[in-house]
Formats: sequence, structure tokens, C-alpha cells
Amino acid sequence: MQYITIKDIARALDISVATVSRAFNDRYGIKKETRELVLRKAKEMGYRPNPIARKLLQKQSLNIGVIVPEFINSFFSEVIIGIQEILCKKDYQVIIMQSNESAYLELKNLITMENSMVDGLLISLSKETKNIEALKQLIDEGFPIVLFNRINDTLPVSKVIFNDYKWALFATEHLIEQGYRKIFHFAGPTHLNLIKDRIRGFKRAMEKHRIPYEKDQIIETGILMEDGENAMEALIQKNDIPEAIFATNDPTAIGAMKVLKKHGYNIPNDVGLVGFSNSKMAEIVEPALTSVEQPTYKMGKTVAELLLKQLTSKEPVDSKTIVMDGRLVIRDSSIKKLPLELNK
Amino acid sequence: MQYITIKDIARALDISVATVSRAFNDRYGIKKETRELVLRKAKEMGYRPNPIARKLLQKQSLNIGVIVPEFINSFFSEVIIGIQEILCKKDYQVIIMQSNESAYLELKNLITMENSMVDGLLISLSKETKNIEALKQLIDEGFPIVLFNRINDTLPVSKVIFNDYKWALFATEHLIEQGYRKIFHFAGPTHLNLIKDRIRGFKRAMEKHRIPYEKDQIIETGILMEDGENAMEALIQKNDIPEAIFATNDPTAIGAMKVLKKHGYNIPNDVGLVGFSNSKMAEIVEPALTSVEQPTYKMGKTVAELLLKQLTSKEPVDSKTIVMDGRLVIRDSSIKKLPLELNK
DNA sequence: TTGTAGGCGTTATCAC
DNA sequence: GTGATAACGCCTACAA
Repeated sequence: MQYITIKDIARALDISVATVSRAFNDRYGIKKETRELVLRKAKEMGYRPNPIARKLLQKQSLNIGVIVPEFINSFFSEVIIGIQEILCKKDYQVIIMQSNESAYLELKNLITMENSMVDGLLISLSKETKNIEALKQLIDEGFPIVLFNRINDTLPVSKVIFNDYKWALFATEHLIEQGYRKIFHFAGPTHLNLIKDRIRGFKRAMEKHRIPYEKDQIIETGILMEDGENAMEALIQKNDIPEAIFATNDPTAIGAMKVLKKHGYNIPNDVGLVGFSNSKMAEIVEPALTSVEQPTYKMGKTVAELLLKQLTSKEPVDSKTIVMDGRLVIRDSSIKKLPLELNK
Repeated sequence: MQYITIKDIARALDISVATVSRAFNDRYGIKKETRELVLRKAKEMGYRPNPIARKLLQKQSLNIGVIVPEFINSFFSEVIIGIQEILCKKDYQVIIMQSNESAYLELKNLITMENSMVDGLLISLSKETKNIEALKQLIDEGFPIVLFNRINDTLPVSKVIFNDYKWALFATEHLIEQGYRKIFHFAGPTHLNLIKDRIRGFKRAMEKHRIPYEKDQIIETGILMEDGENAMEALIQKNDIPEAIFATNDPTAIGAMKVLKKHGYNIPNDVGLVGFSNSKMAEIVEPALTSVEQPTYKMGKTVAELLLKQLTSKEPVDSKTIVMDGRLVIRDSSIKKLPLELNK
């Protein structure tokens, strides 16, 4: 591949490279005819500006790094689409890396990104991440970073999160309103903020409705389907069957559903179920799973816009935290059938 | 962010930039002590080489573009993980773009990639793509491209595909072996090679087992769950109920399943079902869906390796087509229950 | 309005 | 073994 440069154009037209350069940039300071001449010739020769040269000069890579735990599940894929939507328009390129939920890989990604001179970073922490020193240092150096979804409260940067507390509260309240009382919460890794918030929401709902609950009704399960299966299996072994479960995400809810069905329990009549994230799977399982929908795409756009603001404004931008709202998608898994319907 | 350059190091040590540069590159041609001195100082000053300057000099961006129809469903996400696995190790960065199954957007992505001077391109065509002129031209110019999964036969480049014919044949044969005779095929957009191959496989299986079938047992449905729903709904309206359906992917199979169940049909006893791609959803629906598993991750790695070979070898590399194998994951949706079991 | 020249950070080719 | 210096492709003072 031989690329045409402004030198080639300059030579072809017997003018200086400066003039050619001006034709593309300076809207003034160049004679209209020259400008048009250059532009025509450039098109004819198939010239395309070399972005790398420009990047070297402007000291920016126009690359933004995105580090997410994974993008197999649609949650992060959808966020990424939102991110790209905004950044591509501004000629940024998005480099996506997965931490695979590993703190080690996350750090490695971080370093790779740093070395590759990305202009900014959008990060959702792995479930393992506890040590945030490297991140903190980067932030302290003034490197533009926005955290989203899986954040760490103590880091002084802009953040975009979901109102996990509120929607965990609503989700639990929904179960209460359906008449369920002995409600369990399958929680994820409790050192994550968003998991803590969901637990808080669960507790608040129970307290608000004056429903007593035991500590062990909140079970730390992990975030995979198997985790939900295992937790449910353990409860069944103990013969400690909940009336309903509010699970911290869809996979664990579906895992629980699987095991419950296997053991002959009817959902929603014996056990009600609510998940979180409203994945594609929630629509497909039977009964369809009630779940909290999160504005993934919009979250992506918001994160990107926040970073963009930091990147473009010359003065340091105050970091702020944007809290996004969702909605509860109510499906069969949490709506007790009336006796009438049952008889059908 | 102020970056340290080799100039800074040179100045600090009162030596020339050439020597500093050599310390990082030439393993010889520099005194050991000087080398160590430079390395130590560099570390101390927090020096990191500027990849952009290097790229400018070597005339390569170390960026690889990947264009896929979407990455919400896990198929392409998994392929991308394989791609990254290989390319990141070789210091390439991967730029991912989605065509959203739109030929227009695909072309736009292609142009963006071209302008951003990626060193190579990995492409899976959108379902709409018919006009391949732009791609053809790029290939003719010698631009390194590898196609995968959704390919176009006529383009003279390396390709990585799945053995759709064989596994469509096996999938259909599996249904035949289970005793199903009136088997329908829900096909996707028939101008895609992989869809054609799956249709061929279906036909071959039927012919091999001397099962007569009508043309309208092959239905072009699209690739979404709704497409499967609509096609099934239409069949039910016509009261033309298949004994089994081999669907071109999991979503359409699951769409059909949904509608069949709604109308009171038992799967697998009234209607057998087989999908394609073995998505997460296949495990979760009820009954679990028999589906053809494709080696997505390995496909990604293979595609990337093929491109890498082109990128590194100096002589033009012969383009070849690699055909990958999978397996049929047999689940409940296609295994007729014996009367004994039915009585339970 | 146009051209000359210097520089972005690196590597490579010469001399010395 | 080391140091000037010229690239890579582009932009931008400054001079003409």
C-alpha cells in the first residue's frame, strides 16, 4: 500500500507543501482557486491525510480505552455501543479490553492502555478489583477517566451509575405487593458498590413494609447461573424454601429457577422470582422473568459524553456522578396466578 | 499529561538521543554500562516510548479493524475475543465496528477504517451486503483482508468459515433418526453463503434418507426471534404443522418454540426442534434446544492468525479458505420421549 | 497569498 | 561505541 502525501500533491502541482496543507486546513489565507486546485488534485490522486502524522503533531492519539469485565453478556456490549456512538462521531477510536473479571488482567489492560497513549479511559471494574492504587495514581496525574457501573466510591473521578438502591427497593417491594413475605436476596460480591446498594435496597423495602427477615436471607452467591443454582440447591437441602427471591442479576435468578423447577416447585405460585438487568434470557425462560431494566445504551452515551467534556474543556472539569434510572419489567415469574386461572 | 521523551533522557544524561534510542533497541552496538545507565534513568524518569512516533516512522498503525454485523449476540463477541487474544499479543490494537446488518453502515465503517489507516481488516458481512465493489477494490489494491463466517465466495481473499453444509446435514439427519419425517427448514437470508450451505445440507439429508419434501418446507424467515415466531404463526394459520423444524439459528428456533408452546404443541413430541449456534439461550429455554455448536473462539484466533501471516510475510500469501468443524449438542427439544417416560 | 523552515518523537544511516 | 543528522507526514510561525 503506497499512500499519497501532501508532498506528492505539492510536487504534482509545483507548489509548496505548506500551501497544500493550508488548502485542507486554513479556511482563509489561501486563494480560492489554489484551494480548489489542490482539493481537486488531491481527490484525483486519492490523497488521504495520514492520521498518525497528525496525532504526533497534536500530541493526542484520538484513542479512548474501554475496560470492561466482559462483553459476552449483552449488558456491556450495549453500553459499548452507546460509547462508540458518541466517540466515533468525534473521530475517536475505541479500544476495548476485557478484564475477564480478573484484577490482574485489569491492571495489565490498564498498563497497556497507558503505554499505547490513549487520550482517556472508560472503566467498569472487575468483580475482583480491590486494589485501586494504579488507577488512583493515574487519576491523580490528571489522566481523564470516567468510571461506570462497577465503580469505586473513593476515586475522585466522574462516574455514571445506575440507581441500584432504588430499583432493588422497587423490585423487592413488587414482590411484597404480590403477597410474598419470606423473601430472600441472592447477592453478588459484596465489595462491589452496586451490590451493596442492591442489598441496601432490599433491606429498606423489607423494613419499610415491616417484614422481619433473618441475616441469612441475604446470600452472597456470585454472579453466574451456576452460582444461582448452587445457592438454590443448598437452600433446598436445608429445606429452607423462600417464598420469593430477588436475585442480583438474571443469570443467578435463572439458575435458581432451573433448580426450583427441577425440584417440582411452581414459579410464581410456590416461589416468586425477580432478576436484574433484563437480559434477553429473561424473556425466554419459562415463566418469563421479571427483571429490572437498565438503560445500557444511554449509560454508554452518558459515560462517553462525560469523558468528552473532560477531553475538550481546557479548565479542569469537576467530577460528578450521574445516577441513571430504569424500570421494572414485570413478567410471569413474580405474578401469582389467581386460583381461577390455576384451574384452567 | 506531560510525556517524557528520549530527548529528555539524553539531556539528563548529557548523551545523544541516538544512544538513548539504541539502549532500547540495538541489543549490541552500545556499551553495556551505557545501556544500563540509560535504562535506569528512563525508568526513574518514567519514560515510555511514544507509539505514535514509532508508527509514523514504520508506516504502520498497528491497528486492525474488525467489522461485524453486531456484537450483542454472543457469537461475534466470542469471535472477537479470539481475535483479540492473538492480535494483542503481537501489539496490535483492535478497532471494532458494527454494521448493524446494514450495507450502508458497513461501507461507512470500511471507509472510516481505511482512512484511519488500519493495517488490516477482518470482516463478517452484513446480511444486507450485496454490493461488494468497494471491498473488491481494496482487496485488488493488495490491502490485507480476511473474511469470516459471513463471506462472499467471489472475493479473492483468505476466509474462515464454518462447515455449515455438513452440520446442517447432521442436524437434519439427527431429526430424521429421531423418527421425524415432515421436517421444515427455517432459513435466513438466502443470498448469504452460509445460509445457502445450510439449505444444501438440509436438502442433502432429506434426499439421502429418501424423504420427499416440498419446496415450501424451506421457508426464508430472517434471523430474529420474531422471524421465527411469524413463520411459525403463519404455518399454524395454514394448519400446516411440521413434525420437526431445523432452524438456521437459535433465535428463530426459539421463536418457533414460543409460538408452538403457546398453541399447545408439545416439544419434542409433537414437533422436534433444532437450532444453530448453540447460544446461551439454547440451554435455558424449555425444553432445552438442540443446537449446532460453532467454535467461535477458535474461529477468531484462526482469522487473526491468517491476517497476521499476511501482515508479516513479505511475499504475497496465497489466500486460502479454512473450514471449521463443530458439534451437535443434543438436548431435549429433539429427543422424542418414549411412551414410558410420557406416562410418568 | 505563498514559501521556507522547524518541530512532533522515533529510528536509521552515516561519520567519527 | 557514540554522536550528528535526516527522515516519517503533517502543521504553523515567520518571512517574503
